[in-house]
Amino acid sequence: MKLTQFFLATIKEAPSEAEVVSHQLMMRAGMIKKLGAGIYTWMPLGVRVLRKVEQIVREEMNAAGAVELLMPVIQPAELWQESGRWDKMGPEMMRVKDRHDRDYIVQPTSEEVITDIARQDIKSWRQLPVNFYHIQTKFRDERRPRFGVMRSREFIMKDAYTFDVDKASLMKSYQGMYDAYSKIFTRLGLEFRAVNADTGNIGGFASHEFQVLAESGEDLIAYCPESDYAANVELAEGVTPAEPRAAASAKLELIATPGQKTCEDVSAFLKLPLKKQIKAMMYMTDAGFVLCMLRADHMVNEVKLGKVPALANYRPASPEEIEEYLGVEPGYCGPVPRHGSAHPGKVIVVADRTAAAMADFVCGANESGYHVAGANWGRDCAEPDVIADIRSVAEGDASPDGKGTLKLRRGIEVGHVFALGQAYSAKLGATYLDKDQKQQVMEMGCYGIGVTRVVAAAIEQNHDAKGIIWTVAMAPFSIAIAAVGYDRSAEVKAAADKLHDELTAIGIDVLLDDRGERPGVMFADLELIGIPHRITIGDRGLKEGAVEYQGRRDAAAIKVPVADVVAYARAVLAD
RNA sequence: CGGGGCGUAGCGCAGCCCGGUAGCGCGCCUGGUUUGGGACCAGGAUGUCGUAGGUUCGAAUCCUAUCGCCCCGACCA
Repeated sequence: MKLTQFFLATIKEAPSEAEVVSHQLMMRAGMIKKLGAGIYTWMPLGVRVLRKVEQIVREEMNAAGAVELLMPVIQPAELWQESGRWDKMGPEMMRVKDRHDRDYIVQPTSEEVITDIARQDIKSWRQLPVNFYHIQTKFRDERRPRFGVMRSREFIMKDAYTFDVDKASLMKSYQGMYDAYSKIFTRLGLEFRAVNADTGNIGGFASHEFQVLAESGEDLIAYCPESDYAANVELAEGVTPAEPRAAASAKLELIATPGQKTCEDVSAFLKLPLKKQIKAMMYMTDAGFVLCMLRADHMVNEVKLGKVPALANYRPASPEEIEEYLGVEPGYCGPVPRHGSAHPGKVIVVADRTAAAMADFVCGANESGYHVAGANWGRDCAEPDVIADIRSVAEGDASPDGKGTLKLRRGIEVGHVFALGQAYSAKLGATYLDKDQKQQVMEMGCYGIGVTRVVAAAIEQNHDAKGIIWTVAMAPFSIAIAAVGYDRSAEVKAAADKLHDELTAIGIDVLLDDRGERPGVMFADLELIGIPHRITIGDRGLKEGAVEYQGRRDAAAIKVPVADVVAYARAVLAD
């Protein structure tokens, strides 16, 4: 491809609305163009990258035994009413009407349609298992689209759906997709982790997210460098401390802490580490007023709270309710009873596993302006009513698999595999006849890759001050030729054209910068758009029969004899 | 949806307080000089000042409404 025949529109300054590097660089490189909030046009350069990603996804899906089909973007409401998601989905699902005033949706995903296909066309156990996938436009009316194509409303997703005879077979299909995803992200050259994920309210029984590690990620994942343990922080287990609770050694004392409301205040005021303190979080739940106790440096995990029976349907308690149940204002609350309560004995104490194992701790005294020190469970207050894992794990915590300590990294979720079970197949009646001629409900799995998001995630992970750095697998062009003086030197033009034709002939995606621009302009553009390899041809080098090669990450160029350059290019691309 | 902010040339911004009929940088066009790390000189084009009302002799500027966009918050590829 010659640059003058292509369409390249780079800009020096990124639009001010672009917050994250991937968005800024995609805009600057002219890969995407915004049409509306969370809606983008993929410009020619961007489409080339998108197609490379799609191709790798397609190859690996096919290799894993999945078959491609293509389901409509616009789907009739009836199917979604049948599955119950017409009501469940809420405003995130885009609804439209046709000329007959009939309801349709713009697909956010395709479980309904694929299950409808399965129930129509699959009748026998002999047809199972089967794995369908498509690469199709999705629309989710996000409450807050942001970060360019990282969280856009319209995006492209590869979604696959498996149908199996039973759970054991489903788990094989699931594992097959898990392995395929690992291959895909490895081929794309991404640093990623497959992490255990929350199965949420759909009620599936296995789920992993594929997270690309990047500082700008919206997810937090915990992993263990000494083992293969990795989980989303919303799920990662905070284990019970190995050391049992120490015996009480200190005397309970009341300490005046006027105006010291936060744990940090108290910690500084008493010159005591946060780890010696317990903090209180108050909630109203179906069971009544709940006082949650955590070590002061730990963070409550709201996903975990929701799973504790005593905290069913919890909401933060109001200051009035706290006053009513504990007889004190927020900031001085604790498990040690002191002042009168309008509901004596009606406070349910839920302690985190770590907090429950502490002795001689500091906490609120349930009296305004006072804390207590040397407090102990069972001596100064009752043992907790419930001990549960209610905090988010922190860096340095013991790994739940007992093989070391956890580290935390931010991640961008680019893929998700989910063993669904019969949630959709039962609702829509996707059944088959087994060997004993009995009707059975199919077991389903669903598997997604955010194709457009993968592009942004790759940039988040691979860029420098000059711009994007693509791997050859994703690059819009594998190699660029910067022809210095293309417009005025017949020798340069001839050499550059010849190299361009030769590389093209052996199937290499080459971009020849034939604009006749000054070298600085060419280099800056080619670096910004991230072409992994560059060959510079100029009069200066040609005089000694050489061109220059420079990798996108290399600090300097090296000379290559003109005669060897095709072989050289082939060699660097093979690495 | 709740809270904050912004809409002026393709992009980045100034002008608004204190009304007087729109400007800067980049980019773009023409000509010339340049040509190995985003060149220089000269000339030039481009604006419903988000939209609609209102106040006023006069509105980018003040008032009202409306639309759009961005940022911070209860979950998705």
